[in-house]
Amino acid sequence: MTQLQRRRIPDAAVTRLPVYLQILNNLHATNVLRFSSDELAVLAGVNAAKVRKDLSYLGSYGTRGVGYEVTYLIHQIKRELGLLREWNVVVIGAGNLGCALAKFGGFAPRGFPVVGIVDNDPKKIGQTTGSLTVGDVRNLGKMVRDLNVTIGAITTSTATAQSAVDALIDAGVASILNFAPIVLATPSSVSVRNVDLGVELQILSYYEQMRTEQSESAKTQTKSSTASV
Amino acid sequence: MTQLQRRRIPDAAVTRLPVYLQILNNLHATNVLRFSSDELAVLAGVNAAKVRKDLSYLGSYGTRGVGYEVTYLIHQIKRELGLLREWNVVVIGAGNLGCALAKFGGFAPRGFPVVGIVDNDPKKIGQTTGSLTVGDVRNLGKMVRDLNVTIGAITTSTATAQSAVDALIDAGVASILNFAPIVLATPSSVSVRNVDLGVELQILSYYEQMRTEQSESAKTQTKSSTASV
DNA sequence: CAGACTTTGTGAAATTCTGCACGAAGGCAT
DNA sequence: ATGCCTTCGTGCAGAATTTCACAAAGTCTG
Repeated sequence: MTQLQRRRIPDAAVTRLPVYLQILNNLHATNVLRFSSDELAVLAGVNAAKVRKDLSYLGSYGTRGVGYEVTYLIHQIKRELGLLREWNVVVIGAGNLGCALAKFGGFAPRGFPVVGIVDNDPKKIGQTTGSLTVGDVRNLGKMVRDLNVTIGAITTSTATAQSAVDALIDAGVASILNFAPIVLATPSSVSVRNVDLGVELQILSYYEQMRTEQSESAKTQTKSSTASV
Repeated sequence: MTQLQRRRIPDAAVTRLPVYLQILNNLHATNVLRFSSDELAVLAGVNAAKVRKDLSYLGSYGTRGVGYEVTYLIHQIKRELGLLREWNVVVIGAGNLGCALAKFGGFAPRGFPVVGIVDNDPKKIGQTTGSLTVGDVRNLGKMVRDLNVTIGAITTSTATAQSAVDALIDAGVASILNFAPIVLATPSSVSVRNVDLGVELQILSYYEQMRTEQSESAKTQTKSSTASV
C-alpha cells in the first residue's frame, strides 16, 4: 500500500481522460457545478462504471450520493495529464499543414504553444508563417534546447518523415505527433501518436461495407461498432 | 449456426489492416514480390504472431516456408476493408479545414472522392473551392441521394457539429469522420471516427510527464516501468 | 434521528486482445 | 525420395479491458 510512486493509469483510460476533460470544460462554461458518473457517461458515450473506474485512477474525488465537482475534477484531470504546465511544440515541415498548425492559434491556449517551425527546403527557410520564421532543420537541436521543446509534430512528406523523426529524437524530443502516412521507426522510449485520415476513412469503409452487406442479405443481426481515436 | 455471414474481424485488427495495406503498397512500389510475417511485423512495429493472426482473418493466403505475395495480399485486404469500390464523401463546413479537404486531391485516388461540400453560412454558399461549389446544408438530403454519398466529414464549429451530424444521419449517412472537438450523440448503428489534435497532444502530455517525473526521481525506486504508446 | 434514496468505489466476472509455442505444410539440396 | 529448413496458422494461456453488481457512504425528508 506504500504508493509513493505515481499510480500508473491504464493506456485505455489515458485516451479517455482528455475526452472527459473536454466535456467538463463545456459543463463549466455553462455553469454546471456538479455531475454524476451517469451524466458524464451519457455525454461521453461510454458506460457509467467505466467513467467511475477511470476517474478513480485519479483518486477518490467523488462524493457518494452526490457526484463530482466540475471544477475540482477538471483540475485533477489536468494534473494527472500534465496539463498544469505548458509543453512547447515544434513543427517539422513548412508545407500546407505545417504552416496551418503554426498559424492556428488554438493550441497555445490549451497549453501547447507552437514555438518553432523548420524545413529542409532553402526556399522555405526564412519565410514567415503567422508569428514564426521557418528555421533550418539542421538547427533543430539548438532550437529544441533554446526553446525547451518537448513535442514534435511531423508534417513533412512521407519520404522525409523518418529522417525528421530521427532528427527529433537526436535532439531529445520523445513525444511525436505524426501526420505522415507511414509507420515511424522509433525506440520504445518514444511516444508516437499517428494522425492519418486515410487510415480513418478505410476503417469507416470496413464498417460501412459490413452494414451494406448486412442490409443486402436482409436478415437478422444488428451488430455495429463505434470507434474513437 | 449457419455461417454464411462474413467472418467478423475484431475491432483491434480492423484498425491495423489499413496500416498493413499502406506498408504493402510501399513494398509493391519498390518491386518487392513477397514478404514474411516477420518482415511486415518489423515494418509495422508489432508482433509477428499478431500479423499472422490479423492476416488469417482474411483467409489462409500465405504459403508456409515462403510467406505472402504482396499483390495478392493487397487485393485481399482491400476486399475485406471494402476498398474495391469507391465511397463518396461529403464535407460539412466550408471553413479552412473543410475547404482544404475539398481541394486536397489525395483522397480520390485512394477511393474516397470528395463529391460535395456544404455550409449553412449564406456568404459561403455558392463560392467555389477546388472543383466544387459550396452547397446549402439544407439540400444535404438531396445531395446525398443524387451523389450516392456514404461518408460525411464534419469540419464545422463545435457549436454546429451536432446539428451537422443530425442532418447527416437524417440523410442516411452512417459513417462519420468528425474533426470537431466534441463527442457526437449518435445511434449505435452509426460509425464515428474522431480526429482531435487536442486530445492527441494531451495524451502525449501524459506520457511525457511520466517520463519527466521518472527521470527526476531517478533514485531509490525499485519498480521502473517504461511507458510507450 | 431514522429510514429512504442516491451515487460512488471497487471486487469479481466476462470479454477482448496479445503473444508464445508448436504442429503443419511447403521449398530446397542432395 | 529423404531430410532439413523456413514460415504459416492457430490453440491456449496470460494480460488488459470492460461490465456487472453491490456494499459503503453520503444526502434528504419528515
